[in-house]
Amino acid sequence: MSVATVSRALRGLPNVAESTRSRVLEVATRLRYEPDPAAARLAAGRTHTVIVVVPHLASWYFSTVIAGAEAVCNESGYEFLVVGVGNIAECDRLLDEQYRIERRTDGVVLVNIVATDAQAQSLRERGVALSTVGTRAAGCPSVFIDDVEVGRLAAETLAGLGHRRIGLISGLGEDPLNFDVPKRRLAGFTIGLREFGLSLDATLVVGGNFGIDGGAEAMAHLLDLGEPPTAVFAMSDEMAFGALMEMSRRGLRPGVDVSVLGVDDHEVARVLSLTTIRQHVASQGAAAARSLIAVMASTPVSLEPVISPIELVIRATTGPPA
Amino acid sequence: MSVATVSRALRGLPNVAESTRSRVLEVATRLRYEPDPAAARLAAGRTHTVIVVVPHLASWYFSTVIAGAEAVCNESGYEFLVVGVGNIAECDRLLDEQYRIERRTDGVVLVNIVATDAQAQSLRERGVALSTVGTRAAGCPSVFIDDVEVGRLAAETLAGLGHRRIGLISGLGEDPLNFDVPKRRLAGFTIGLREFGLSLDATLVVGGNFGIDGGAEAMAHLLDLGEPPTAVFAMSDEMAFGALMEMSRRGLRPGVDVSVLGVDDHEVARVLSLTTIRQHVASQGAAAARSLIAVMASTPVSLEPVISPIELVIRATTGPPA
DNA sequence: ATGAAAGCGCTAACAT
DNA sequence: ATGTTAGCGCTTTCAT
Repeated sequence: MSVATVSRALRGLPNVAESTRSRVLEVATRLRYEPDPAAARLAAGRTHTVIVVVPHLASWYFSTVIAGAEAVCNESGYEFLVVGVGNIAECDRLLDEQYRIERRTDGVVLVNIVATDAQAQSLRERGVALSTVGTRAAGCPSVFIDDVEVGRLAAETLAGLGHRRIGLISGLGEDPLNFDVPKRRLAGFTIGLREFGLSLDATLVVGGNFGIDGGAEAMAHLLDLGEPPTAVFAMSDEMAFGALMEMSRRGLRPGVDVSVLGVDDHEVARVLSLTTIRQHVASQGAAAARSLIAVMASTPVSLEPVISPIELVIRATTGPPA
Repeated sequence: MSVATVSRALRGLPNVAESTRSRVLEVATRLRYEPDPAAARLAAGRTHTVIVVVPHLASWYFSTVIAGAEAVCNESGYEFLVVGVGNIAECDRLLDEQYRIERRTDGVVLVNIVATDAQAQSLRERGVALSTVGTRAAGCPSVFIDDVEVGRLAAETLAGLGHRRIGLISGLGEDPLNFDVPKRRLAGFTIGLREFGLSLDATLVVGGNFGIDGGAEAMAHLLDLGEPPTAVFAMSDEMAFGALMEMSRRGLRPGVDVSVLGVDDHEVARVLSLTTIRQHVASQGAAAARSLIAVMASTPVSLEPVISPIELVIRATTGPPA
């Protein structure tokens, strides 16, 4: 039997007699044979590899997206490469110097990373499939939440409780990476305020960098204001955690002295009884991976963005103003 | 100029004239040339890839180890593959069916995964370097903390505050994966108790599965006891979070009604004012990656395990018994 | 349905 | 110090 037949049999191609295929499969199992991936990709030009690009590897949001995507890739037999781009320079380097990745991967999942149309198109031209989580990019499947609605719902929730001075801990910080999300949540927040006849008070908007410390510092700033807010919307649970930490440092009671509302439903949110706007992070990662695999397999895929649902989870850190 | 010279120049091999090398480098940059990794690994037999194996991708501990290792690998130009093995069956499959990974990677980092001597040796024979975090494996570099000391320090801390009935939320659960760490911490805990003339009360030992829910359930069980403990040592911060959640559900005050002590110094620990035994997780991941890279480069590496330091961080969830 | 053979783009051994 | 050449182990035409 020739190598070609074996190759065909193993890969499930047509034009192989069933009897031949089963014989090949049987022997392959017995011999523990498995094709050399490097040789396969050299000959076929496909790497069977997915690269996931995230801004920070250790944060809850990103590691959860990764977990969702990894499960799908592993199951589908794709190798799963992770790249962390700490800052926007690294990120642009990755997206611009595509000759460095085009031979390493068949597809890229961008998580909360903004790619220009040119970058997205250039990837496509080089035969690299693309899929995004948290942002959208030209001509590729994407999954994200309605961030405008997140902001609006936050404002509605807090203003609905009677709050009039509502602080905002935004993600805008030094790091301009993934600056899109905060912008959209801010826009929605403003809309939500308007529904209650309120308008955004720029002095109550503080950058928080999406981390615990950033949230704490932002909260400290807000509480030091002459007229501090009675409620605070943090654009992520981790920043909300920081806000809560700062409050406990000052002996303030969440939901009583100051209300705090987060976004994500981080697994620790319920420990802190944090009221939050839940999103389903792992399933977004999984969805992105599935879309990507479909694109790589040339299966028709909807380029309509998938809007992942959000839901308000009311716990104990929100209440009417004192 | 021949391809061989170019190859040598690009890879920094000796026997290339400086003038030649710089000319090659200049042209390569201009042409954005970069060697095809698949062809290189097919010809040279080296993949320039590292695989990190973790039991759960989304938990804080593992994603932090991953972040530490990824930074080192990326910097050293190694591709960074992540594999999650949800249960012991998958894990054994990975370690036993090595023919499936030997052509995909030059090295494996095992994070809190126990490999038998046979598995470790077999990997080495197949030319796959090995390095471990959290456990040790035969004949390869490893980094971990002194888990016996962790247990002992925990007992000392709580008994030293005057506690006599000390509960233990262990990691032993349904999942027998990484069963080594809980065992060692338990041993140390017993030793520590003995230093205070106490002995381990088996009714106060509950399995917690290393997650928040597991910790909460374990705490519920302990608090429902006829004589509940006045202090609880949780073998991870995440389980301690669960314990705190259960306490707050019952209106119990941490550090006053019941003391809680964790392990890790998870980034959220300070938000909850959790007293904990800190370990440096990212640096362990980085150290393991560095050792692995050294082994792959045939640099002499110490096989003496690196004992990563731990330190008690006293916050507010511990205090003398009521 | 199967086989033969030509590469894929490198690296490494050998020759110069 | 540089060039020549034989593969690495597959996939894929093309022929049968």
